[in-house]
Amino acid sequence: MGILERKLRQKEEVRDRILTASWQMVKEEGWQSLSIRKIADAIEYSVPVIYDHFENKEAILFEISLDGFRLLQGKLAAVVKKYQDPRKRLQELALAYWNFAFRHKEYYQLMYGLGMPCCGAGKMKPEVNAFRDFIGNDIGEIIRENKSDMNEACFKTYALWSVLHGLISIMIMRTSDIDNSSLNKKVMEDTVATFIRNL
Amino acid sequence: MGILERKLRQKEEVRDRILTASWQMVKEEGWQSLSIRKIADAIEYSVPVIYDHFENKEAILFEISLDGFRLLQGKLAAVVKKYQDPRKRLQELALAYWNFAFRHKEYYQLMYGLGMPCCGAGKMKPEVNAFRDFIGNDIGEIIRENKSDMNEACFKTYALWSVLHGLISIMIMRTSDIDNSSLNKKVMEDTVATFIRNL
DNA sequence: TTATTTTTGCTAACGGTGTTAGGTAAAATA
DNA sequence: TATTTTACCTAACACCGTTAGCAAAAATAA
Repeated sequence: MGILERKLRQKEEVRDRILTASWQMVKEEGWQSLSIRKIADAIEYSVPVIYDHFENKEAILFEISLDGFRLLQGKLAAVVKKYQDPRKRLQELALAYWNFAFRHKEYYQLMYGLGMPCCGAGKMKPEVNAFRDFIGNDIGEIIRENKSDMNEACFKTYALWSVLHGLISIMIMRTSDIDNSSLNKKVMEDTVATFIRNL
Repeated sequence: MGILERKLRQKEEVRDRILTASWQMVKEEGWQSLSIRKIADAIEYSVPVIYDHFENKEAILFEISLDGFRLLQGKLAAVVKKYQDPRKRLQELALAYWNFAFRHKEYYQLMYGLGMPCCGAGKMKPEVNAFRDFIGNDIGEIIRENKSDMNEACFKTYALWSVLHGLISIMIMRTSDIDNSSLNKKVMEDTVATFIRNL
Protein backbone atom coordinates (compact mmCIF):
# COMPACT_ATOMS: atom_id res chain seq x y z
CA MET A 1 0.00 0.00 0.00
CA GLY A 2 2.42 2.67 -1.27
CA ILE A 3 -0.35 5.10 -2.07
CA LEU A 4 0.01 6.97 1.19
CA GLU A 5 3.75 7.16 0.76
CA ARG A 6 3.36 8.51 -2.76
CA LYS A 7 0.92 11.12 -1.49
CA LEU A 8 3.28 12.20 1.25
CA ARG A 9 6.10 12.32 -1.28
CA GLN A 10 4.02 14.46 -3.62
CA LYS A 11 3.00 16.78 -0.81
CA GLU A 12 6.65 17.14 0.20
CA GLU A 13 7.50 17.88 -3.41
CA VAL A 14 4.99 20.72 -3.61
CA ARG A 15 6.45 22.14 -0.40
CA ASP A 16 9.90 22.01 -1.92
CA ARG A 17 8.68 23.68 -5.07
CA ILE A 18 7.21 26.52 -3.02
CA LEU A 19 10.55 27.08 -1.35
CA THR A 20 12.70 26.81 -4.47
CA ALA A 21 10.32 28.98 -6.50
CA SER A 22 10.36 31.61 -3.78
CA TRP A 23 14.13 31.57 -3.51
CA GLN A 24 14.47 31.73 -7.28
CA MET A 25 12.24 34.80 -7.44
CA VAL A 26 14.04 36.50 -4.59
CA LYS A 27 17.41 36.07 -6.27
CA GLU A 28 16.02 37.52 -9.48
CA GLU A 29 13.82 40.35 -8.19
CA GLY A 30 14.60 40.85 -4.50
CA TRP A 31 12.58 40.28 -1.36
CA GLN A 32 10.25 43.19 -1.90
CA SER A 33 8.61 41.71 -4.95
CA LEU A 34 7.95 38.28 -3.50
CA SER A 35 4.26 37.59 -3.05
CA ILE A 36 2.07 34.60 -2.33
CA ARG A 37 0.26 35.08 -5.63
CA LYS A 38 3.50 35.03 -7.59
CA ILE A 39 4.59 31.89 -5.80
CA ALA A 40 1.28 30.25 -6.63
CA ASP A 41 1.75 31.26 -10.24
CA ALA A 42 5.24 29.82 -10.35
CA ILE A 43 4.29 26.44 -8.91
CA GLU A 44 1.12 26.31 -11.03
CA TYR A 45 -1.24 25.90 -8.11
CA SER A 46 -3.89 28.20 -6.72
CA VAL A 47 -3.11 30.46 -3.79
CA PRO A 48 -4.74 28.51 -0.94
CA VAL A 49 -2.60 25.45 -1.66
CA ILE A 50 0.37 27.35 -0.27
CA TYR A 51 -1.44 27.62 3.05
CA ASP A 52 -1.69 23.82 3.18
CA HIS A 53 2.09 23.76 3.50
CA PHE A 54 2.92 26.94 5.40
CA GLU A 55 1.04 28.80 8.06
CA ASN A 56 1.75 32.14 6.42
CA LYS A 57 4.25 34.05 4.37
CA GLU A 58 6.56 34.56 7.31
CA ALA A 59 6.85 30.81 7.76
CA ILE A 60 8.13 30.52 4.19
CA LEU A 61 10.70 33.25 4.80
CA PHE A 62 11.74 31.59 8.04
CA GLU A 63 12.31 28.29 6.27
CA ILE A 64 14.45 30.01 3.64
CA SER A 65 16.42 31.83 6.30
CA LEU A 66 17.20 28.46 7.85
CA ASP A 67 18.58 27.37 4.48
CA GLY A 68 20.81 30.41 4.70
CA PHE A 69 21.96 29.60 8.21
CA ARG A 70 22.71 26.03 7.19
CA LEU A 71 24.64 27.11 4.12
CA LEU A 72 26.74 29.42 6.28
CA GLN A 73 27.19 26.70 8.85
CA GLY A 74 28.55 24.39 6.14
CA LYS A 75 31.08 26.97 4.97
CA LEU A 76 32.21 27.59 8.54
CA ALA A 77 32.48 23.88 9.29
CA ALA A 78 34.74 23.47 6.26
CA VAL A 79 37.01 26.23 7.56
CA VAL A 80 37.17 24.67 11.01
CA LYS A 81 38.18 21.38 9.44
CA LYS A 82 40.83 22.95 7.27
CA TYR A 83 42.72 25.06 9.81
CA GLN A 84 44.07 23.97 13.19
CA ASP A 85 45.75 27.07 14.61
CA PRO A 86 43.04 28.97 16.47
CA ARG A 87 44.36 32.38 15.43
CA LYS A 88 44.53 31.50 11.77
CA ARG A 89 41.22 29.73 12.04
CA LEU A 90 39.55 32.76 13.58
CA GLN A 91 40.80 34.92 10.72
CA GLU A 92 39.48 32.44 8.21
CA LEU A 93 36.14 32.11 9.96
CA ALA A 94 35.73 35.86 9.84
CA LEU A 95 36.66 35.89 6.17
CA ALA A 96 34.20 33.09 5.41
CA TYR A 97 31.45 34.97 7.23
CA TRP A 98 32.26 38.14 5.32
CA ASN A 99 32.30 36.35 1.98
CA PHE A 100 29.04 34.62 2.74
CA ALA A 101 27.37 37.93 3.49
CA PHE A 102 28.32 39.45 0.15
CA ARG A 103 28.00 36.37 -2.02
CA HIS A 104 24.57 35.63 -0.59
CA LYS A 105 23.34 39.08 0.24
CA GLU A 106 19.69 38.04 0.07
CA TYR A 107 20.20 35.29 2.60
CA TYR A 108 22.13 37.60 4.89
CA GLN A 109 19.47 40.28 4.76
CA LEU A 110 16.77 37.78 5.62
CA MET A 111 18.81 36.12 8.38
CA TYR A 112 19.47 39.36 10.21
CA GLY A 113 16.60 41.56 9.10
CA LEU A 114 18.53 44.07 7.04
CA GLY A 115 16.00 46.29 5.32
CA MET A 116 13.23 43.77 5.77
CA PRO A 117 11.25 42.15 8.55
CA CYS A 118 13.39 39.59 10.31
CA CYS A 119 11.41 36.41 10.45
CA GLY A 120 11.79 33.76 13.08
CA ALA A 121 13.77 35.66 15.66
CA GLY A 122 13.72 33.67 18.83
CA LYS A 123 12.91 30.24 17.43
CA MET A 124 16.11 28.97 19.04
CA LYS A 125 17.48 26.86 16.22
CA PRO A 126 21.13 25.97 16.84
CA GLU A 127 22.30 26.78 13.31
CA VAL A 128 21.28 30.39 13.90
CA ASN A 129 24.19 30.75 16.31
CA ALA A 130 26.71 28.67 14.38
CA PHE A 131 29.09 31.55 13.75
CA ARG A 132 28.99 32.76 17.33
CA ASP A 133 29.63 29.26 18.60
CA PHE A 134 32.49 28.56 16.18
CA ILE A 135 34.37 31.76 16.93
CA GLY A 136 33.55 31.34 20.62
CA ASN A 137 35.55 28.11 20.70
CA ASP A 138 38.64 29.62 19.13
CA ILE A 139 38.43 32.78 21.20
CA GLY A 140 38.21 30.68 24.33
CA GLU A 141 41.23 28.65 23.27
CA ILE A 142 43.32 31.72 22.52
CA ILE A 143 42.37 33.33 25.83
CA ARG A 144 43.39 30.15 27.62
CA GLU A 145 46.73 30.09 25.81
CA ASN A 146 47.30 33.74 26.65
CA LYS A 147 46.27 33.18 30.25
CA SER A 148 43.95 36.17 29.90
CA ASP A 149 40.70 36.53 31.80
CA MET A 150 38.49 33.63 30.82
CA ASN A 151 35.38 35.49 31.93
CA GLU A 152 35.84 37.79 29.01
CA ALA A 153 35.57 35.01 26.42
CA CYS A 154 31.83 35.30 26.10
CA PHE A 155 31.61 38.98 25.42
CA LYS A 156 34.77 39.04 23.33
CA THR A 157 32.84 36.64 21.13
CA TYR A 158 30.01 39.11 20.77
CA ALA A 159 32.48 41.90 20.15
CA LEU A 160 34.00 40.12 17.17
CA TRP A 161 30.68 39.04 15.79
CA SER A 162 29.34 42.57 16.19
CA VAL A 163 32.14 44.31 14.43
CA LEU A 164 31.73 41.98 11.45
CA HIS A 165 27.96 42.29 11.40
CA GLY A 166 28.22 46.03 11.82
CA LEU A 167 30.64 46.45 8.92
CA ILE A 168 28.51 44.24 6.71
CA SER A 169 25.27 45.96 7.68
CA ILE A 170 26.61 49.42 7.02
CA MET A 171 28.03 48.33 3.70
CA ILE A 172 24.81 46.67 2.59
CA MET A 173 22.39 49.33 3.83
CA ARG A 174 24.31 52.55 3.35
CA THR A 175 26.77 51.91 0.54
CA SER A 176 25.80 55.10 -1.16
CA ASP A 177 26.31 57.29 1.91
CA ILE A 178 29.91 56.33 2.51
CA ASP A 179 33.14 56.45 0.63
CA ASN A 180 33.33 52.96 -0.77
CA SER A 181 37.09 52.71 -0.86
CA SER A 182 37.38 53.39 2.85
CA LEU A 183 35.20 50.52 3.97
CA ASN A 184 36.25 47.26 2.46
CA LYS A 185 37.63 43.83 3.12
CA LYS A 186 40.96 45.26 4.24
CA VAL A 187 39.28 47.17 7.06
CA MET A 188 37.68 43.95 8.17
CA GLU A 189 40.89 41.91 8.02
CA ASP A 190 42.85 44.54 9.87
CA THR A 191 40.21 44.95 12.56
CA VAL A 192 40.04 41.20 13.09
CA ALA A 193 43.85 40.96 13.27
CA THR A 194 43.97 43.70 15.90
CA PHE A 195 41.19 41.97 17.79
CA ILE A 196 43.08 38.69 17.87
CA ARG A 197 46.28 40.36 18.99
CA ASN A 198 44.45 41.86 21.95
CA LEU A 199 42.78 38.73 23.28
CA MET B 1 -1.38 91.15 1.57
CA GLY B 2 -0.77 88.43 4.17
CA ILE B 3 -3.13 85.97 2.53
CA LEU B 4 -0.39 84.15 0.73
CA GLU B 5 1.68 83.97 3.88
CA ARG B 6 -1.24 82.58 5.82
CA LYS B 7 -1.82 79.97 3.15
CA LEU B 8 1.81 78.94 3.19
CA ARG B 9 1.69 78.79 6.96
CA GLN B 10 -1.41 76.62 6.86
CA LYS B 11 0.11 74.33 4.27
CA GLU B 12 3.24 74.01 6.40
CA GLU B 13 1.04 73.21 9.36
CA VAL B 14 -0.68 70.34 7.56
CA ARG B 15 2.74 69.01 6.59
CA ASP B 16 3.82 69.13 10.21
CA ARG B 17 0.65 67.39 11.30
CA ILE B 18 1.34 64.58 8.84
CA LEU B 19 4.78 64.09 10.31
CA THR B 20 3.79 64.32 13.95
CA ALA B 21 0.76 62.09 13.44
CA SER B 22 2.94 59.51 11.70
CA TRP B 23 5.57 59.61 14.40
CA GLN B 24 2.92 59.35 17.09
CA MET B 25 1.45 56.26 15.47
CA VAL B 26 4.84 54.66 14.99
CA LYS B 27 5.70 55.08 18.65
CA GLU B 28 2.39 53.54 19.65
CA GLU B 29 2.02 50.74 17.13
CA GLY B 30 5.35 50.30 15.34
CA TRP B 31 6.44 50.93 11.77
CA GLN B 32 4.62 47.99 10.31
CA SER B 33 1.18 49.38 11.05
CA LEU B 34 1.79 52.84 9.63
CA SER B 35 -0.27 53.48 6.52
CA ILE B 36 -1.23 56.47 4.41
CA ARG B 37 -4.87 55.87 5.14
CA LYS B 38 -4.31 55.91 8.89
CA ILE B 39 -2.32 59.11 8.59
CA ALA B 40 -5.15 60.69 6.60
CA ASP B 41 -7.55 59.61 9.30
CA ALA B 42 -5.42 61.07 12.04
CA ILE B 43 -5.03 64.48 10.41
CA GLU B 44 -8.69 64.54 9.35
CA TYR B 45 -8.00 65.02 5.67
CA SER B 46 -8.60 62.71 2.75
CA VAL B 47 -5.81 60.51 1.44
CA PRO B 48 -4.73 62.51 -1.65
CA VAL B 49 -3.96 65.57 0.47
CA ILE B 50 -0.95 63.72 1.83
CA TYR B 51 0.43 63.52 -1.69
CA ASP B 52 0.30 67.31 -1.95
CA HIS B 53 2.95 67.42 0.76
CA PHE B 54 5.02 64.30 0.13
CA GLU B 55 5.86 62.48 -3.04
CA ASN B 56 5.16 59.12 -1.46
CA LYS B 57 5.25 57.18 1.77
CA GLU B 58 9.00 56.76 1.63
CA ALA B 59 9.46 60.53 1.58
CA ILE B 60 7.56 60.75 4.85
CA LEU B 61 9.74 58.06 6.39
CA PHE B 62 12.84 59.81 5.10
CA GLU B 63 11.79 63.08 6.71
CA ILE B 64 11.20 61.32 10.03
CA SER B 65 14.54 59.58 9.78
CA LEU B 66 16.17 63.01 9.37
CA ASP B 67 14.47 64.04 12.61
CA GLY B 68 16.14 61.04 14.17
CA PHE B 69 19.55 61.91 12.75
CA ARG B 70 19.20 65.47 13.98
CA LEU B 71 18.15 64.38 17.45
CA LEU B 72 21.20 62.13 17.61
CA GLN B 73 23.40 64.89 16.29
CA GLY B 74 22.20 67.17 19.08
CA LYS B 75 23.01 64.62 21.76
CA LEU B 76 26.46 64.07 20.29
CA ALA B 77 27.15 67.79 20.00
CA ALA B 78 26.33 68.20 23.70
CA VAL B 79 28.82 65.48 24.56
CA VAL B 80 31.52 67.09 22.42
CA LYS B 81 30.92 70.37 24.21
CA LYS B 82 31.05 68.81 27.65
CA TYR B 83 34.24 66.75 27.41
CA GLN B 84 37.65 67.88 26.24
CA ASP B 85 39.90 64.85 26.57
CA PRO B 86 39.56 62.94 23.30
CA ARG B 87 39.70 59.53 24.98
CA LYS B 88 37.03 60.35 27.50
CA ARG B 89 35.04 62.07 24.83
CA LEU B 90 35.16 59.05 22.56
CA GLN B 91 33.85 56.86 25.36
CA GLU B 92 31.06 59.30 26.02
CA LEU B 93 30.19 59.60 22.34
CA ALA B 94 29.89 55.85 22.12
CA LEU B 95 27.71 55.79 25.21
CA ALA B 96 25.48 58.54 23.85
CA TYR B 97 25.10 56.64 20.57
CA TRP B 98 24.24 53.47 22.45
CA ASN B 99 21.72 55.22 24.65
CA PHE B 100 20.12 56.91 21.68
CA ALA B 101 19.65 53.58 19.92
CA PHE B 102 17.78 52.01 22.82
CA ARG B 103 15.87 55.06 23.97
CA HIS B 104 14.69 55.78 20.45
CA LYS B 105 14.58 52.32 18.96
CA GLU B 106 12.05 53.30 16.31
CA TYR B 107 14.27 56.11 15.05
CA TYR B 108 17.31 53.87 15.03
CA GLN B 109 15.52 51.14 13.09
CA LEU B 110 14.39 53.62 10.49
CA MET B 111 17.77 55.35 10.23
CA TYR B 112 19.65 52.14 9.57
CA GLY B 113 17.00 49.90 8.09
CA LEU B 114 16.72 47.38 10.90
CA GLY B 115 13.81 45.11 10.09
CA MET B 116 12.31 47.60 7.66
CA PRO B 117 13.15 49.21 4.35
CA CYS B 118 15.83 51.84 4.84
CA CYS B 119 14.58 55.00 3.27
CA GLY B 120 16.77 57.69 1.85
CA ALA B 121 20.04 55.84 1.63
CA GLY B 122 22.37 57.92 -0.45
CA LYS B 123 20.72 61.30 -0.10
CA MET B 124 24.01 62.63 1.27
CA LYS B 125 22.68 64.73 4.13
CA PRO B 126 25.51 65.69 6.51
CA GLU B 127 23.60 64.81 9.68
CA VAL B 128 23.45 61.21 8.51
CA ASN B 129 27.16 60.91 9.14
CA ALA B 130 27.32 62.99 12.33
CA PHE B 131 28.44 60.13 14.53
CA ARG B 132 31.11 58.96 12.12
CA ASP B 133 32.43 62.50 11.78
CA PHE B 134 32.46 63.20 15.52
CA ILE B 135 34.31 60.03 16.46
CA GLY B 136 36.57 60.50 13.43
CA ASN B 137 37.87 63.75 14.88
CA ASP B 138 38.74 62.26 18.24
CA ILE B 139 40.22 59.12 16.73
CA GLY B 140 42.41 61.26 14.50
CA GLU B 141 43.54 63.31 17.49
CA ILE B 142 44.38 60.25 19.57
CA ILE B 143 46.29 58.67 16.70
CA ARG B 144 48.28 61.88 16.28
CA GLU B 145 49.08 61.97 20.00
CA ASN B 146 50.16 58.34 19.88
CA LYS B 147 52.21 58.94 16.73
CA SER B 148 50.47 55.92 15.20
CA ASP B 149 49.80 55.51 11.52
CA MET B 150 47.56 58.38 10.49
CA ASN B 151 46.40 56.50 7.41
CA GLU B 152 44.51 54.15 9.67
CA ALA B 153 42.33 56.89 11.15
CA CYS B 154 39.66 56.53 8.53
CA PHE B 155 39.06 52.87 8.83
CA LYS B 156 39.53 52.82 12.59
CA THR B 157 36.58 55.16 12.55
CA TYR B 158 34.50 52.65 10.64
CA ALA B 159 35.70 49.89 12.92
CA LEU B 160 34.41 51.66 16.02
CA TRP B 161 31.17 52.66 14.41
CA SER B 162 30.68 49.12 13.15
CA VAL B 163 31.18 47.40 16.45
CA LEU B 164 28.62 49.69 18.04
CA HIS B 165 26.15 49.34 15.22
CA GLY B 166 26.68 45.60 15.17
CA LEU B 167 26.07 45.19 18.88
CA ILE B 168 22.97 47.35 18.70
CA SER B 169 21.61 45.59 15.62
CA ILE B 170 22.04 42.14 17.07
CA MET B 171 20.43 43.22 20.30
CA ILE B 172 17.48 44.83 18.58
CA MET B 173 16.87 42.16 15.96
CA ARG B 174 17.79 38.97 17.77
CA THR B 175 17.29 39.64 21.45
CA SER B 176 15.39 36.44 21.87
CA ASP B 177 18.06 34.25 20.27
CA ILE B 178 20.85 35.25 22.60
CA ASP B 179 21.53 35.22 26.27
CA ASN B 180 20.56 38.70 27.31
CA SER B 181 22.94 39.00 30.23
CA SER B 182 25.96 38.32 28.03
CA LEU B 183 25.32 41.15 25.62
CA ASN B 184 24.82 44.42 27.37
CA LYS B 185 26.19 47.84 27.97
CA LYS B 186 29.24 46.48 29.75
CA VAL B 187 30.29 44.58 26.62
CA MET B 188 30.06 47.80 24.70
CA GLU B 189 32.00 49.87 27.20
CA ASP B 190 34.73 47.29 27.50
CA THR B 191 35.05 46.87 23.76
CA VAL B 192 35.28 50.62 23.27
CA ALA B 193 37.89 50.93 26.02
CA THR B 194 40.01 48.22 24.40
CA PHE B 195 39.60 49.91 21.05
CA ILE B 196 40.83 53.24 22.42
CA ARG B 197 43.80 51.62 24.11
CA ASN B 198 44.87 50.13 20.79
CA LEU B 199 44.75 53.23 18.66
C1' DT C 1 -20.69 93.10 -8.78
C1' DT C 2 -20.19 89.57 -11.94
C1' DA C 3 -17.38 86.28 -14.67
C1' DT C 4 -13.31 83.64 -14.88
C1' DT C 5 -9.53 81.31 -13.21
C1' DT C 6 -7.02 79.06 -9.68
C1' DT C 7 -6.73 76.46 -5.61
C1' DT C 8 -8.37 72.96 -2.41
C1' DG C 9 -9.93 68.74 -1.13
C1' DC C 10 -12.95 65.12 -2.10
C1' DT C 11 -14.85 60.45 -3.97
C1' DA C 12 -13.84 56.57 -6.30
C1' DA C 13 -11.10 53.85 -8.58
C1' DC C 14 -6.73 50.85 -10.11
C1' DG C 15 -3.88 47.28 -9.22
C1' DG C 16 -1.73 45.23 -5.89
C1' DT C 17 -1.16 42.56 -0.96
C1' DG C 18 -1.94 38.41 2.75
C1' DT C 19 -5.44 35.43 4.12
C1' DT C 20 -9.68 32.53 4.32
C1' DA C 21 -14.59 30.83 3.62
C1' DG C 22 -17.10 27.78 0.98
C1' DG C 23 -17.97 24.80 -2.73
C1' DT C 24 -16.86 21.20 -6.43
C1' DA C 25 -14.82 17.39 -8.48
C1' DA C 26 -11.81 13.62 -7.95
C1' DA C 27 -10.11 9.85 -5.29
C1' DA C 28 -10.25 6.48 -1.72
C1' DT C 29 -13.04 3.73 1.28
C1' DA C 30 -17.11 1.08 2.77
C1' DT D 1 -22.24 1.21 -6.21
C1' DA D 2 -22.80 4.65 -2.36
C1' DT D 3 -20.43 7.30 0.91
C1' DT D 4 -16.80 9.68 2.85
C1' DT D 5 -12.58 11.89 2.50
C1' DT D 6 -9.12 14.59 0.16
C1' DA D 7 -7.42 17.94 -3.10
C1' DC D 8 -8.05 21.98 -5.13
C1' DC D 9 -10.22 26.10 -6.91
C1' DT D 10 -13.06 30.41 -7.24
C1' DA D 11 -14.24 34.30 -5.04
C1' DA D 12 -14.24 37.08 -1.54
C1' DC D 13 -12.51 40.13 2.65
C1' DA D 14 -9.93 43.71 4.32
C1' DC D 15 -6.28 45.93 3.68
C1' DC D 16 -2.29 48.61 1.05
C1' DG D 17 0.07 52.80 -1.98
C1' DT D 18 -1.14 55.70 -5.52
C1' DT D 19 -3.76 58.58 -8.87
C1' DA D 20 -7.52 60.29 -12.10
C1' DG D 21 -11.17 63.29 -12.23
C1' DC D 22 -14.51 66.19 -10.38
C1' DA D 23 -17.00 69.68 -7.29
C1' DA D 24 -16.88 73.46 -4.30
C1' DA D 25 -14.56 77.30 -2.52
C1' DA D 26 -11.47 81.10 -2.93
C1' DA D 27 -8.93 84.51 -5.35
C1' DT D 28 -8.51 87.33 -9.39
C1' DA D 29 -10.06 89.96 -13.48
C1' DA D 30 -13.53 92.43 -16.01
